Amino acid sequence: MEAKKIRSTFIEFFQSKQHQYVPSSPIVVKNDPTLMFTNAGMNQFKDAFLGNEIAKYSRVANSQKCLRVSGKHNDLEEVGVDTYHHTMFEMLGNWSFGDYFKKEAIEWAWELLTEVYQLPKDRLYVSVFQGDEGDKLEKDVEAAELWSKIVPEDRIILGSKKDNFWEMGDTGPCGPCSEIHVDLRSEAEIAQVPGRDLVNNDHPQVIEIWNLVFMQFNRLADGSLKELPAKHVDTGMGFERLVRAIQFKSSNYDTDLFTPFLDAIAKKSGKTYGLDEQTDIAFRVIVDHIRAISFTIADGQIPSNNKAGYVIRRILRRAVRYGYTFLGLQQPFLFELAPLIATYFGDIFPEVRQQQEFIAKVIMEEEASFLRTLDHGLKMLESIKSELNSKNEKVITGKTAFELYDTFGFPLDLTSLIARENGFSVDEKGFAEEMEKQKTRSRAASEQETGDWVLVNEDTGVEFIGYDFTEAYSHIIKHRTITDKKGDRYQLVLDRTPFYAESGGQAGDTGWLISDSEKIRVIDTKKENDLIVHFVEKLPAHPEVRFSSEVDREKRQLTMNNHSATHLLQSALKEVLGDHIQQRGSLVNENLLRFDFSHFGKMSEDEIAKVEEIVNAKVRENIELQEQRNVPIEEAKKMGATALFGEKYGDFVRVITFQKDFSVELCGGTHVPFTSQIGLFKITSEGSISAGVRRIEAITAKAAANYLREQENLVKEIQDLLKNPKDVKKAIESLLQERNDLRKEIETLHLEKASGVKNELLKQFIEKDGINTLIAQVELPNAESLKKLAYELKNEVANAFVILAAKIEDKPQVAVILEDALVVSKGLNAGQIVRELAKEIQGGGGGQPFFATAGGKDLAGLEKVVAKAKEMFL
RNA sequence: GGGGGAUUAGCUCAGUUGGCUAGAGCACUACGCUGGCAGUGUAGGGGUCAUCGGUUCGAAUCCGAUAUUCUCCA
Repeated sequence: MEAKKIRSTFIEFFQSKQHQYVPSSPIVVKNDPTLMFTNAGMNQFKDAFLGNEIAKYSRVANSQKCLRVSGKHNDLEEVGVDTYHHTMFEMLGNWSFGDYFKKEAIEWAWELLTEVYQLPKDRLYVSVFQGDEGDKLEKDVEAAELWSKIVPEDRIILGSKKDNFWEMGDTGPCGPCSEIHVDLRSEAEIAQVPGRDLVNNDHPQVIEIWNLVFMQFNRLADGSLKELPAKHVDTGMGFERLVRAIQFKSSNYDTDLFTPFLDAIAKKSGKTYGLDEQTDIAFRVIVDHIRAISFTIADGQIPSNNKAGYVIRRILRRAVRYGYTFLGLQQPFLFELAPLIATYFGDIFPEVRQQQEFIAKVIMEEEASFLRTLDHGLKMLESIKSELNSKNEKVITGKTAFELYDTFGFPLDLTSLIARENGFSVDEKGFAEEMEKQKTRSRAASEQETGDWVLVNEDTGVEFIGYDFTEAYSHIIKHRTITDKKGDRYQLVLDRTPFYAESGGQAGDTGWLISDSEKIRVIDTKKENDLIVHFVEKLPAHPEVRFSSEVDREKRQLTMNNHSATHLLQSALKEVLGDHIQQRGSLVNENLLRFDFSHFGKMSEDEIAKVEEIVNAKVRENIELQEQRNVPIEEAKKMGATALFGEKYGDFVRVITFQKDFSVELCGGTHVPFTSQIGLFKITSEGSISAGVRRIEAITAKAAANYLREQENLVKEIQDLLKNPKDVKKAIESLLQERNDLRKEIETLHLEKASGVKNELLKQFIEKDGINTLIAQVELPNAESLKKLAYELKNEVANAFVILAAKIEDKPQVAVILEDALVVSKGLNAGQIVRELAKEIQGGGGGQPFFATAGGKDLAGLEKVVAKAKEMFL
């Protein structure tokens, strides 16, 4: 059975059991400070399990894109070494929210695996929670009994809390789980060691494929367990492993999920997969990583130098590194795999097909940039090698290797490899020590302590009323304190709030919380999952009373102008540049708007002007805002509403329309009632932020008017300075031309003057012992001309020895120059001489043996310098 | 958020402990030669050494701040 068919069969199977199919949520997580990437199928249902939200469907099934780059086996550096762990993988899952429980979950799982997929029953093992004394938990008898009806006893294994009890976090929903393992070894191997001995033993051929979690408890803060009123089922099956089991391969990479990619790499590199362990690892690393990279870019995460973007960059670079070192791929090659991703995953995950070209472009640029980094590092390594050679040393210190890695991004494994090839070694222990130091430093800097929420009023849920009101009466539900190096910060949650929390690029509201006795400043408002968190300057002394919450209206108003303008801008860009324009990011606050979008190439001045004009025309048209809340997502899409890749939308969305054939967007932000309120729209900059992504910054309303006035004033001031010429540009051009001409003229004059001085000086040379000596006092405009004069005298007179005492801008300076040959033959040293003479002007100096200069403080000393020099050398 | 680098000609970069008239290669201009594969010879133009401040007789070079950018860690 083909992988595609296996996936669709899973979904159809659960649909036949009344499950609702929901699409995968984005692989990149937003609005959750604790998580960067989706790492399990249940992520998008977290709120349902926590009870923050009522599940829309009681039965759900899907295939979720996941990314794991840390953990026991999924440590990035481990992926590819074995044949069954991945960075990006798909998790098939079925869920019950307070609906069916263990019986159905177990029976359906067994039915699907053995009857639909036809996996041999004698290759499957199941595990059941054995109980835990510490938690006073009994064995999961219910699950054990259900299994024993369909599976022989000797294939049921009891597991400890570590393997068979699942918890979401330190607190929250949890429960026992049952895992299904499959034995994929050959008959001969099975005859030697029974499969049940290898379950949960890290055997590469005896692997877990499905985990059924039965959530029946809630873990409280004190560590105790409480039975949940509504019980849930959460299952997760690794798709790649399932495909491998059904296709009966010894490696995930031998399934049709990966073979097309392996073939493409083989063709590109001329190497064959399956011949050599080292190149095989490189093959696996590349075909694994290209998936992770493509999917995250499709969901809007571009490689960058911090956070999630940095993770992607590291994954991409690891793939490039393996290709570079073991497959001889020294030109960008990963990007050529993007079309294959589109072919093989475009049906289930349309975003990778729609953005195929963009993904390839981003990858290619990133590859090219890393190859440049490598090149740079190779050069540095070259010079390190020659330095070691000159000192006759054979070890590259940990510090040096770490510097290469830390500062220049040159990977340790490459340093080691090249070192070995050249008969050097690397002190890897020293490297690890340096790395540890770096980690400790970072940790210390980012240490923060998040206090527990303190409940002050009954938790009745949070109501956001900011679309309709900017002030309200509110009660504080809970508050907490966050402590880090910079001190304490305070957060609180209100039962009803007009404060808009930062999201969709729109900055969070600021304002005040006012009670009879207190007035508290709200500095910022942010979302944490679906919770609206207010950041306040201090905690109220009486948090339980009623507060009047007031949003800073002017700031909100200015922000709204910019947000609505952003919508108009997006539509205008599409009109001018084409339909390929996709939002890649946006920032809207009271000062400006910033809009990042996919577009290849710089916008011309004309295009920018056109876009500005369209937006301003729409502003003048005074279009009325059409705001629709709770529109079913399908209907919104039919309306042609613009949605974002990588954004998680619920089933009901808010649609913001400014003229239904111009701008229709899914948006949670606040907007102006009529576009004329925006006043004026002005683009202030257009530039690139990464491959294929452009950024526009713009301002509106008063800020735009001020900006234009400033520009106008500037031109006026320039005109004034130039005495109001007809054509300012021409006036400046001729001014610049004139300046350049004058500059050259001055230079020539200086030269002429200097040559006059020079001619005079040439007459004053005195010959003694075959040396032509000149000792003189001169006056020159700058140090440069003194140097020049000295060199010229030396060049024009054979065996010259020149000492010049110069007055330069009212400061004394001495220059000594002599024919190179005299340094050796007569033992003369300009540096020494100039130092000796400089004593007379209270200064010091130095230089090379044949030319040296000195400066000082005592102008009157110049005559003494001349006298002293004559005494010494004549 | 923290650490470490970088910023020198249009581009890619040298520039050893402060003093080598700030250099190379490519690109550019002019002239000459030339039947290709980066054609070649000669001459030439082009630099506020990121910005601001400090130390010094003297700073591309040392110190501090700012900006931009790369990189590693969290």
